[in-house]
Amino acid sequence: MTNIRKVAELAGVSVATVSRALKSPDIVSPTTREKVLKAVDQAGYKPNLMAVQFRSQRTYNLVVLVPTIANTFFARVISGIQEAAQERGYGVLLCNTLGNEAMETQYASLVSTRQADGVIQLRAFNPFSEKAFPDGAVLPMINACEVLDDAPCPTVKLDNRAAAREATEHLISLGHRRIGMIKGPRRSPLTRDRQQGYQDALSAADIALDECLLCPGDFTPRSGYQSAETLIALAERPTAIFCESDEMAIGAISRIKEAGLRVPEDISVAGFDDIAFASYSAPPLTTIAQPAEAFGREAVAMLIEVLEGRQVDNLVLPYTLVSRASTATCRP
Amino acid sequence: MTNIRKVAELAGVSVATVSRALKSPDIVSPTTREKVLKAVDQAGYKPNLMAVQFRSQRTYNLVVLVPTIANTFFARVISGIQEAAQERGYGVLLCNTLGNEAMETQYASLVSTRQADGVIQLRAFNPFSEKAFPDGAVLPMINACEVLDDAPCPTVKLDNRAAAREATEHLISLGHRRIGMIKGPRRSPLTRDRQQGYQDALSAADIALDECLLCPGDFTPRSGYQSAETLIALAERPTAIFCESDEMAIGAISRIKEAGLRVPEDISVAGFDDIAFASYSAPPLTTIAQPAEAFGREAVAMLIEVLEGRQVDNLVLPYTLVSRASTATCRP
DNA sequence: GATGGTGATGTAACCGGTTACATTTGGCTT
DNA sequence: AAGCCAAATGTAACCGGTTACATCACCATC
Repeated sequence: MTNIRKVAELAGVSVATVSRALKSPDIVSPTTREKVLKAVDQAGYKPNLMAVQFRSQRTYNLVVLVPTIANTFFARVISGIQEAAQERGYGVLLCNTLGNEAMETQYASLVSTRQADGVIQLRAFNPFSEKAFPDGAVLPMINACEVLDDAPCPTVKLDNRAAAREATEHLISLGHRRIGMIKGPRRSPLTRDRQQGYQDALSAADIALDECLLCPGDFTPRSGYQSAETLIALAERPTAIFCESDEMAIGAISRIKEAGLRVPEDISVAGFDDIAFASYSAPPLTTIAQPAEAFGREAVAMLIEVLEGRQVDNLVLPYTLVSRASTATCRP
Repeated sequence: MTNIRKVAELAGVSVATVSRALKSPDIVSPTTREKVLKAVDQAGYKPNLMAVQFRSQRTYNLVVLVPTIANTFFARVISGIQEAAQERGYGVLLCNTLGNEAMETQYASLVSTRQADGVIQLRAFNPFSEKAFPDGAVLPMINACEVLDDAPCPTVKLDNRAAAREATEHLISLGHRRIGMIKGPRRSPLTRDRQQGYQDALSAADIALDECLLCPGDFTPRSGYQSAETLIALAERPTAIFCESDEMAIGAISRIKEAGLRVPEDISVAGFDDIAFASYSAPPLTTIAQPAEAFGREAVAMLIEVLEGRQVDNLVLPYTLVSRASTATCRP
């Protein structure tokens, strides 16, 4: 293996000079620089970055804690993270946690064992553990997408309450008054905020909340399918359903059609996220578009700010209501 | 920052003893071990893994080169990789290459600069560059899913030709004789093999190949949508379409319905991959199921074998034809 | 009692860069 | 010619573990 000492020998200079010729070319004489570069080329020298990292105590790796990559929305966020990290010379250590808190804590400790410099957490959980940082050091972290109320770190999120309200108002404006909702995981702040927005819209339109219309879900198509089954079996069937994710909306539509009902003629369906398939579902999905890649890019930018010791402010990204064919005027 | 020397001081032993007490507890006396563990606990000592890695010249990181995480199939493969790597104490450095060869080569060089131990490449391209390994060293790599014919490394793949043949035979057995095909990227061996399988089935059934029925695609829903447009506009319209990915099949179905045609009554559609949405599309998709997670798991297992200097054989994983509602008997 | 062996522990080199500090060189001023 | 300063380069410590080798204590054997 070629190392800096071999190059130094080859060029007839000291290792320090080689290091300087490569890192700060302006402080060595042109002649020496030339000699060194020739030797580097001849030896096929590549600096051992493990040594560089070890010396500088920076890994230039970021840990990303993601509940499931299989979720299309998160896949887009990760694309954004990867792109931004790469541009800034950072690597991305991917950790699929399946929402397992022990695993999240374990992965976060990659930072305390110096395998990574910081963490981007895409779920509302603080993976900090006193055992990992007994000296009370703070875990450099950004919480994105699904955000803790009392996050111990900077956050990037959407105004989920306002977005859900807008989606629900869209359905109300089409004449719907009996609107089902398929929710996200029970303890997620996302679920709570979106349900709040749903209720805000109902209140504003003087529609009483009917608990029967609130169904559980976990963002997967399967859960959307199952909850739609419950909703269409109700004595007084809803004329519209607002789903907290597109994946659940697609599952719901599948079940509605299986029951011989039509979307949107019999039941309108709205989703959340605007994943790639939203445009290609049958019918194309009305949904709230989230800037998924931007979440990733911003989280990386913020984390690097934190790593470099600067202050950063929380960020709220914009959403858009995208109206497609899965919602239509209520025809009772 | 606590390091091994602090712990040694605290325990009143040498650094070597601390190291041994932690790594090979059986070669230090029970009394000393006790003392060391107490000191470790008291100091909140966590070994600096950068130092360990630097010393051992192993990073315990694997690079994964993936064309797009946004592709649901790859997301599943990555889940498998992540899970298997984690179990074996390896981290996963994710690289979204967008099929850019320069980027793939650059990321593969993470190995030559010692930021990772090996590479899992999910695309048919050899990212080896002489510049990265001037001494002629071999890049520890596994090529999975989309595999080079002359791969310079072990491979894990599907028998794509046989799978495509089986899918096409399924359509033929339903009475279809005019079967369109929406292909993958032009230069991919996947595309070539699947087209071969398609032609094998046609030949066996004495159906002449009609070049008009072969349409380009790139595995995205959008390309499926566009190519379906071409196919349904043909003077002699196909009664069935075989798509080389589920994502394209979903795009194709969307376009077919937009044209006022029904699936499968007017046109049967079959896909490839069996992504999660395949069961929830309208109608549910007939497709070839690939063991996506297994690709990831096997690739990791093989790469670690290679890293540990053992020989490994190429692997071919099994597929299954899953028959759902998007294909039906041909009714001309 | 001397010798040898074994188990436990200490000492210090080592991995491959970076960089503070020391040294050398050369040009310029007085 | 002596003195001084700046630029260029060399020397060696350092990051934090691991481990080959040295050392030491202790016991068994002859």
